[in-house]
Amino acid sequence: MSGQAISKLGYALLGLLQARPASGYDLRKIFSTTAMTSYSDSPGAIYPALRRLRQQGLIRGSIEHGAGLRRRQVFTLTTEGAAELKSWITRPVTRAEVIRGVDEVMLRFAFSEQAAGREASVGLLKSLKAELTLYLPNLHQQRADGKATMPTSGSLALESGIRGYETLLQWTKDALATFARQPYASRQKKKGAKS
Amino acid sequence: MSGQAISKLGYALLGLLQARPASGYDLRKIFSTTAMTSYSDSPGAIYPALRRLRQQGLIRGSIEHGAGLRRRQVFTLTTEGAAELKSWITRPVTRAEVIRGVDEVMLRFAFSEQAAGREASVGLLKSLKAELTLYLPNLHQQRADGKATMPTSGSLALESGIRGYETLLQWTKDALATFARQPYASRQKKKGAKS
DNA sequence: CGCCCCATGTAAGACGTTACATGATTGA
DNA sequence: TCAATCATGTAACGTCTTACATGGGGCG
Repeated sequence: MSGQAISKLGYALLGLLQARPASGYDLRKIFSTTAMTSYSDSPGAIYPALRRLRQQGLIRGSIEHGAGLRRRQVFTLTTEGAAELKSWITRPVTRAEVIRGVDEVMLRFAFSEQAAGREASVGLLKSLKAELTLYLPNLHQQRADGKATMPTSGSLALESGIRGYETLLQWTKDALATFARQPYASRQKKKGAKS
Repeated sequence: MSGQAISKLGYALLGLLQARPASGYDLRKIFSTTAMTSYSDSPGAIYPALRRLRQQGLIRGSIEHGAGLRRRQVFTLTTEGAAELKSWITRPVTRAEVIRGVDEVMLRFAFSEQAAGREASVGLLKSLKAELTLYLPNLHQQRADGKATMPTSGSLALESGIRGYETLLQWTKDALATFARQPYASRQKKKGAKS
């Protein structure tokens, strides 16, 4: 399958297109107006990214002429695209990901329910929880080690990071509880339809 | 003057060199072993970055031959480098910075005390606190708006972001209290150190 | 008519990643 | 002597940023 690496922006696009077909312009507006403002809404990033995804066979574009507007290309996930998205979502959370910043993990989680089903969401949460539980003692150790040598602002900065991870760990527990509370009534259908 | 933009890695290097002179290799080790592991320790990033800083006159390198080791270039901040670092640190915190992820703000804060004095640390904290206080209601609004349309995992992801910012806001308050508790002194001296 | 919004795209440049290259010194 | 570690660097490549380009449609 597409051996090429896909950028974070690429996965964000796949995830959004999985929710509903959209044009490049629509996607830009999502990035610029919703909580996903951390992703670039610049055309110089999005249009090339869409082209790459299309060349990899992960999305398909169809040109609309409706309503006399300018040509407008609406993209949809292919079955391969859906599979790639699912594989990305269900990857276990690694230490490197946690260190680099959890935003990619959160992106995966945000799409997980619709794209890979509730079990995938729960799996991701468990994986994140496990990794955080292993990583936090490490940070506490560093705080203890550096206490003598670091200036006040330096150790406070470290403290901020620790608190952030602790909050995140608590959140994973609460989120797991949320899923446990909900009976799995609204079960997403997970098997790809034939096209 | 150095009108050129400086990357986050560049500022991280300036901040570390402000604390003590170091070689490229030393800096790589700091990135790969301490809590600053979120920055790249690859030579392909660090050596070019150091060269750019040198070309901009922000650091100066001197070659050491001591102890029969291979040539080793130790870098130091110039006065211009120190000024640039200070100007970066004392910039007010913007909304864009908060959205993009607070790691650059935390980097500024971590260096603030040594590089720009305690007043700068307090200033940064106040600026961050103000920006967070303005931004959080915005996120709460988005959560309320999206409650109906978002899947469980999506709204939980947003919830995680909100909690993260709330934790950060609480941290700024605690950090300000920490500075307020400590008697004013331009230089931080640990109680063990003699003056 | 002029201006702004929709909608798509390209071009130049900067930066980071990965992989490779080089060479000296230390220790098994 | 051979491997590992110290120490510095380059080259190819991909991606993002910024800025610019294009063109139709609605509106005052």
